[in-house]
Amino acid sequence: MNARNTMQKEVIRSTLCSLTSHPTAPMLYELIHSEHPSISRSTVYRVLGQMAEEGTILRLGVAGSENRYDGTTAQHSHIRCRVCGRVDDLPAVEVSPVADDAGYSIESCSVVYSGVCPECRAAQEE
Amino acid sequence: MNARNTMQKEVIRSTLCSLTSHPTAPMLYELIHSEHPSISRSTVYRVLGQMAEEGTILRLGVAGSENRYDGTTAQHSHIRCRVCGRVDDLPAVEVSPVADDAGYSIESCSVVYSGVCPECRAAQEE
DNA sequence: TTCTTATTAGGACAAGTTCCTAGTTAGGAG
DNA sequence: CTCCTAACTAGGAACTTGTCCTAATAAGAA
Repeated sequence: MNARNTMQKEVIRSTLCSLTSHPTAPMLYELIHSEHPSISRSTVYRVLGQMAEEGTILRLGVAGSENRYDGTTAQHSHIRCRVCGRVDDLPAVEVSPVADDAGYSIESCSVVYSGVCPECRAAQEE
Repeated sequence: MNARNTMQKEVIRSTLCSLTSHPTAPMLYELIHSEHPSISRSTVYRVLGQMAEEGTILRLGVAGSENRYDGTTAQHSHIRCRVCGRVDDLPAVEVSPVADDAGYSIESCSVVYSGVCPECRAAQEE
């Protein structure tokens, strides 16, 4: 049950890491598929899922019905534009410990801000 | 362009507010539809979207391909079970101010924890 | 090289959500 | 109270996102 190194995995990993945006799976698939037409949709989804599972990349549940992926796993927070949906990085913030864990075993914590990005703000003010 | 008060909006709003869970749109639709068979799916989705837009209710982008809604807009955080997907409330936590806002105008901030709920933990340990 | 088995392509399928249209109705004007 | 109009709705089609299945392929150990 040893993982194998395949061309597909390498393409998916390097494509994601080359982006500073936080693409959704369909975005990433479009990009990859346009350069490597032979790579299938199911492979992109499966590999993204695997990498998120093993912690190589980050899967962001930010908002809407979209999964976004992040190639950098270092601790940081995110901000999502309420208007255009784009997601940017923000530096890590400190979160005070929770008083009550409701019986859960807490494994991770994500902080997502919501606001309006510079471009959408400029577009609104004219 | 004035909003109108309709029976449908009232049913949707009160049904959501009567729940302490954080239903997804399909869950809410099922519940509403079972009691008011004439209310259509598109109305539920449209009204939920409108209310989230105007801030009457909260739309949680937690993870997975699911939108969950929260009838209480008071400040609090959420925790989502990695295994079963259920979402519970946690008390509000303090978040240190961001050093850099990336040019955004920040409007809100949500803190979502991930972990395993008591039930799923018990199920795992047998 | 050979063999085992993880992986893949491709498409079917499923779930969640949005869009479209004809018909309905809230609520202000008369 | 009645009329009128634009906001709203029901119903379903269409679309998007994500998962599952199967036969074919290929990584990597022997």
